[in-house]
Amino acid sequence: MGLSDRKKKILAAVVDEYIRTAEPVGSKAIAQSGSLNCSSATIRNELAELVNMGYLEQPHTSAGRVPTPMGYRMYVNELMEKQKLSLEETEEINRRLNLKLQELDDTISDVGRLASQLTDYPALAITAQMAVTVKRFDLIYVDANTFIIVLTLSNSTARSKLVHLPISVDQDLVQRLSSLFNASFTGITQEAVTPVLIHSTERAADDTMGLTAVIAAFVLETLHEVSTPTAFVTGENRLLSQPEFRDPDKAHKLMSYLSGGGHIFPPSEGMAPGSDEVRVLIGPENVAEELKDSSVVIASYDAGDNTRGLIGVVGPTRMDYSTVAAKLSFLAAGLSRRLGGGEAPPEGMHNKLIIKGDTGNERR
Amino acid sequence: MGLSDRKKKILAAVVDEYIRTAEPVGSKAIAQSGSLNCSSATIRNELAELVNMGYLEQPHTSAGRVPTPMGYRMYVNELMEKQKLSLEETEEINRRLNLKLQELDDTISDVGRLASQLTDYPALAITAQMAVTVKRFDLIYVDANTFIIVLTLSNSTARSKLVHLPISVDQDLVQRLSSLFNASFTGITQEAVTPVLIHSTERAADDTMGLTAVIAAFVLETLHEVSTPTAFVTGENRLLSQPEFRDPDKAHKLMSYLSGGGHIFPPSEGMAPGSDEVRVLIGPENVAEELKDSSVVIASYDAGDNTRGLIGVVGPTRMDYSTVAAKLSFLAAGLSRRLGGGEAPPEGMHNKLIIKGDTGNERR
DNA sequence: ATTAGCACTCGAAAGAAGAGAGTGCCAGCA
DNA sequence: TGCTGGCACTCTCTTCTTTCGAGTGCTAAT
Repeated sequence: MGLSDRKKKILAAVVDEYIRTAEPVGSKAIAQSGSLNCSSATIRNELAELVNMGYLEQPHTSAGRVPTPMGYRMYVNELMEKQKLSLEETEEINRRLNLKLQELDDTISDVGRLASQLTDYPALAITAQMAVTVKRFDLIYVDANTFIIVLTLSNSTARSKLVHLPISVDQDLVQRLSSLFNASFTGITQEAVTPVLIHSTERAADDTMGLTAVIAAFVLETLHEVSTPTAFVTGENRLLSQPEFRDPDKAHKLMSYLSGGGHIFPPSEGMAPGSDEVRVLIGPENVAEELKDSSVVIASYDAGDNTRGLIGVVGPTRMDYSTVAAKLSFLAAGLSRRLGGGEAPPEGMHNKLIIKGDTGNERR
Repeated sequence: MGLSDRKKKILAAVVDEYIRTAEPVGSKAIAQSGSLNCSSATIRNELAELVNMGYLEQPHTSAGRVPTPMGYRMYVNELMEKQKLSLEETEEINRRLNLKLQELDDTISDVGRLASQLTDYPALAITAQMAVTVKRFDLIYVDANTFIIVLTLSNSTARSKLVHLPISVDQDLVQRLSSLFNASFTGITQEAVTPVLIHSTERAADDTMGLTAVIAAFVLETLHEVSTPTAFVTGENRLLSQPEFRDPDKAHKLMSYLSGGGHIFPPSEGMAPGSDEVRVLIGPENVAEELKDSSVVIASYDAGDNTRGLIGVVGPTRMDYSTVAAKLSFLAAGLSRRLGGGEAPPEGMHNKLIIKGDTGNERR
């Protein structure tokens, strides 16, 4: 059942005002805020109905109205006017985007930082990796007790590990293992690294010292680590400037949840490919208990290498959805433009780079 | 002028108790807390004198006493008993240290996280790099509009950058530049990259397209970035569990200062080489305005590659100095043992690794 | 249907009173 | 001289009460 036009206007006014002031808004305030040509009494009646319908609620009998999650949902879906960013804002974002991307090719946590600064809410950035495989395998013999495993991954990064052994191994074995792993562990996903495969490799290499197991463990560990999307949270402290988090306990709870890199996003029901989609999760719509009275706004972008990145912002349900959505959307679009595209440049670059030997040059 | 033995005992008792409870401590509490065989009246007299001498202060006339920064200083320097960690605690630290260091060779931010978890205070981790130079120089030609700069640095990491040009360059020029840079830009520090040097290289390479400048800029930028110690802050949210930060504004101020990776440590008057030294900065002893009523405990460790790392913890002046110092000291020692030493293994590893081509495998 | 008016409700802010913790000081005792 | 018990005093913190006012719901009039 639809809302009357006037109810919509009133609801929008309540949400707008509440977002602005964080105080329950009364009938008088709405009546005066123009755009409605009727008295506060009329508005009171409408408000009462909106409360009945579940879009608003009253903290107590003689207070103004506050939007319910359902009210916010209606606001986000139909009511709010899509905010246009000012020229200055878009320029600012582009400028910083260029800056960031120049110095650190693809470091997702910096994208988060940027989002947080732009919106003044805590932000999270995660890259939802596709299934990653090992593309190339190197074992570097250092000395009798030391060798290095280098994995070049399908997502155009490399991982390495120094292995220190209590016993001596000869260079031959290392060489053998290197070829064998290169032959049978490349191109396969985490799940395909089975005990059977490991065991057969071990026998083929004539490895009596358990090196195979060590290497395989590293492969598994790495694949797991890389395919598990990890979230970077930045700007948690910005929560503290929100009135709803003046209670340190509340703030603390949410902040430590965030710091834990909590599983904020809904069981990644893959965001639509179009990078301008912005998703809003309001209060109880969040799965995590800790987020039940916060809201999350997420945008998705094409991060190249067949990877989509997610970038989001967390705040109180009384969040400035319209501005935040606009900013995130613009940011995501900018990122897609710069990082993604699947054309030659980034792809080619990384390949070359790997072939030549070097990759990731940042620290975590 | 020294403090009488009894005064010392009393001061220690006040600090201990205040650290424990965060409440001003009264004469009665001290009298009862054993170890002093005198009445509260006597203690009151002593307390009054300690206030006069500047070691203690009273929030108001009829409240207990609270240590001043000077009082804490005395406590830290002479009074506090060096805490011994329990076997469990040391084992816990070692266990996690092993765990961490296994997966991520030398990632300093994780060390910070560990410190924060152990102490339950926000922690910072920085590596104070020695002067870094470029050890080796590669230019990789990708296509006419694209090449990659790869710098292998003296601190055993590599940095790379993809350069996209609006104009076409031929492979020869890239090759020429590669050799030239390799010849004249290696082994020199940031300061030695002068305009003169850049200009002469440009002429030598017969570069009319400004590539030299681009590359040189990247060298400078990278050297700068690497030699500038950057701080990683973790666990800011733990501040919120401290009673002194129940005021959101206070908390917010400090937290955003910390998040800014603030220049927390004193103008690195290089910590003593011995890795068990732990330095304590109490309240106003800190240079940063924002830290004037917080304390910082820092330990230094040998991070290998001629690098010393600093690891520190921030908290209210009412900080559990003794436990924190013990934990940090133990942690730093453990890190030194594992990372440092200057012996073959780690050093050798990194060299080999670079020669073979790969390095840093983490993201920031 | 809309509006003006009015009595009513309920939270927040302001004020008042009481309790309690801790002090300073004095007088007596070793 | 140094320590102790005692006592009056101070000052904050808590609790209770009161007041104030914003905002409501309802009713009667337009």
